[in-house]
Amino acid sequence: MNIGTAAKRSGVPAKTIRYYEGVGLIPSAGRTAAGYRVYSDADVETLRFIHRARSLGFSVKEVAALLTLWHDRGRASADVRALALDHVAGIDARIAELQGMRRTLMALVDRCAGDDRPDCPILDGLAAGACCQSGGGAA
Amino acid sequence: MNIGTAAKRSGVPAKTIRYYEGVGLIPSAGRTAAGYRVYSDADVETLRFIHRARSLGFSVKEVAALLTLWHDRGRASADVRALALDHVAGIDARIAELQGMRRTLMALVDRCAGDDRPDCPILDGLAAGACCQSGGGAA
DNA sequence: CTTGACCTTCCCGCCGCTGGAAGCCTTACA
DNA sequence: TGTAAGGCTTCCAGCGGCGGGAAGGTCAAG
Repeated sequence: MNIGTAAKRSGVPAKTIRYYEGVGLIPSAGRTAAGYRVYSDADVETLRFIHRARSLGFSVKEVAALLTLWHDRGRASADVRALALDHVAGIDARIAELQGMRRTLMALVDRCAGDDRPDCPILDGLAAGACCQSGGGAA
Repeated sequence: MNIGTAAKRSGVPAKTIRYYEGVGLIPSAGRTAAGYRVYSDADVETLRFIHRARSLGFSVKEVAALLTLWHDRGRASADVRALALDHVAGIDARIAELQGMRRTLMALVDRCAGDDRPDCPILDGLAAGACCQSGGGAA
């Protein structure tokens, strides 16, 4: 099948498939005489794997590692698990950071009247240091 | 003061200050005869404001809007509040997305033995569709 | 034989910096 | 007065992960 069909079936846009080939995440696809890329059902499965891994937040580099493990029949599931847990730790860190921002922001928002007067604790907080010094904020 | 001093006092790296000037977030600094940028205490305050806003996750564009409101004595605090709440909504969306990823990932991790055998529900899940179809995952 | 959809390559832009090269300026010290 | 170190200047390139769009080749249907 052509790249457009592979794109539709895998959920990965054609441009992204070419990009993945360019950065070496997937091997170079075969070509027709006219130069069109050709894909098999197995290729589509790989693209779906990639798509799912990406949607779980794995970086392209991590996906490459996952693909290697996937294709390695002698892998240890501990390696996969460790990779996944590392990634979860990264997610947790980002969640914590975002929650810290949210907390600080909401504390300011709650003190802001939100009317047509100019007095604004949000701006005051940004001006006077409401994120990193007092309250033990994020980052 | 020179850019290095302003950087130290504001917490914004010199390169980033130049970048902010380049993209128009801050006005062009004055210069000495030799071409060195010159900053006042007020400029450092502005940089600190920017630094805090950025650390709360506001984009540079949003920070520009905040700065405009900050300098506008006739502003309505409702406008600032709305901007902040919009941003909180974005943060909430990102948190929800990350939590969705986390949930899906941990569900797979929990089923993985994590030993030296190759059987791995994580890889199986990625191969068979564990993120968007079943379970109602994120994104 | 034409039309329109598809494919190809290529390069630029996004965001928010960060690093580095090449070169000028300033300051401290001998 | 010389010189060495550190600061400053500009410009260019790259990170991740694509997306947009131009210029051109190909293919299937009418």
